[in-house]
Amino acid sequence: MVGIRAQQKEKTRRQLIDAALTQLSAERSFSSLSLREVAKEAGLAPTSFYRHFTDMDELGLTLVDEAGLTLRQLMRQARQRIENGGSVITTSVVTFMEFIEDNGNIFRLLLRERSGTSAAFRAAVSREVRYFTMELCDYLQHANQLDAEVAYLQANAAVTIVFSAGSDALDVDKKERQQLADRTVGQLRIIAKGAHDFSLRKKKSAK
Amino acid sequence: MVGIRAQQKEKTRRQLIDAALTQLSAERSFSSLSLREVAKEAGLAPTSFYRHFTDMDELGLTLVDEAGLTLRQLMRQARQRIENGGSVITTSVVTFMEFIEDNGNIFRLLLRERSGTSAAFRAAVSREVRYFTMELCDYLQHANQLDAEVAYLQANAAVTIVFSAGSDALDVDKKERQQLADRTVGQLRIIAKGAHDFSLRKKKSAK
DNA sequence: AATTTCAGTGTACAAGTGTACACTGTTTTC
DNA sequence: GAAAACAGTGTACACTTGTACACTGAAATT
Repeated sequence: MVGIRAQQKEKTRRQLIDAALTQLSAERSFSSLSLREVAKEAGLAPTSFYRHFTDMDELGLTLVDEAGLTLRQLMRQARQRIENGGSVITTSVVTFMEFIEDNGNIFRLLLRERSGTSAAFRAAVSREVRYFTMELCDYLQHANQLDAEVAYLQANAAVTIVFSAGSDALDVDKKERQQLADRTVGQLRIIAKGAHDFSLRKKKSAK
Repeated sequence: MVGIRAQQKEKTRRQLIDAALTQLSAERSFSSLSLREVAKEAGLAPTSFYRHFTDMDELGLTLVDEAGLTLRQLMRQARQRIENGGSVITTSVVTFMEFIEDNGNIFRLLLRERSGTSAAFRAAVSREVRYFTMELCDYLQHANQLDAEVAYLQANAAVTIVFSAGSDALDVDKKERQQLADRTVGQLRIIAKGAHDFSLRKKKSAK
């Protein structure tokens, strides 16, 4: 049983998180948000903020976790679509581009904090990206029978390329975004082809 | 003939630029710098700042230009080293990693403003990166006789991979940086191999 | 030599920041 | 049912911010 008090507290905590997410945009980074602004948007007195987070950094790390969660949902969705048929590469890119469109501000948060001024933030983001990469690495290794090292190189490169394309996609219109998606698919194919060759060569020379 | 006055003005302008660069670090982004801080570091009264830049944004764009310049020096250096013998890929990666070590803060500036809150900044950075990519694209097309489209895909992917590795390199020690460099070389080879195959296939099917 | 230009100064102010502190009223605990 | 815990409030304070404005003195122009 959760007390009515704990329930209410969780609700206001949620309001703070949502308030921060609402205020994020192309023109507004998390680091430019003030405690007072967030509290105001959440309909709280500034000092109430402290009942939930010790400072803005703690809120920020919570947001990064939230973003990681969204990223995992994305993966699940992509996997499901692939199972229902269709090219792995194209389906993945299309799904990712949809994610960018629907969750632009969450993605922006990850991009920005990845190279931000807080070591803790950078570590948190890089943890999420690493998780993403490892999932892909496993998949490549089993589905394509790749050498473990080559699979990692490919997974890491693919994630980098896709994230970078996502970053570019944030700033362009729908038509250009399509071109971007096509370009990304082409690049992933090149990488897949190269990785396949390298893997074969490695296995041969091992004999 | 430049008057003694114009000379002095240029000198203080330079002081402002250097003051900003000095204050940039892993913990301090350009957007977190205040006009007053920069002026103070340059040994000026806050209001004197306005004699040189209308606001901090203008200073920032100047810094991005400066960073672009440094990037071009980097390219020139890499080309020179390649001419003097050695693998193209390895030499390029090693040169880039040296650049990161010597110009960490300038590189951080580019990384951060690439996904920053100012559209003008993002445009400026993406212009510099595009220039970098185009140079590489030309080189690949001529040196490796690649199909134009494939060469672009490769150049773009390579730059993305190298920049991303540079970003990671900022946060790790020398030993890990070496691993990072090795990984990057491996990825660039995979991409080169894949691009080569795709280019051949395309030329064949064109006949 | 007289006049104008202008880089740099110092003061002043309104706006916004984080947070310490004392408080209120409801929920929880005993 | 009395006492304690605690989410949320309102006031207050010391700082920092950008920039408007009136100024000074040396360089440039006439």
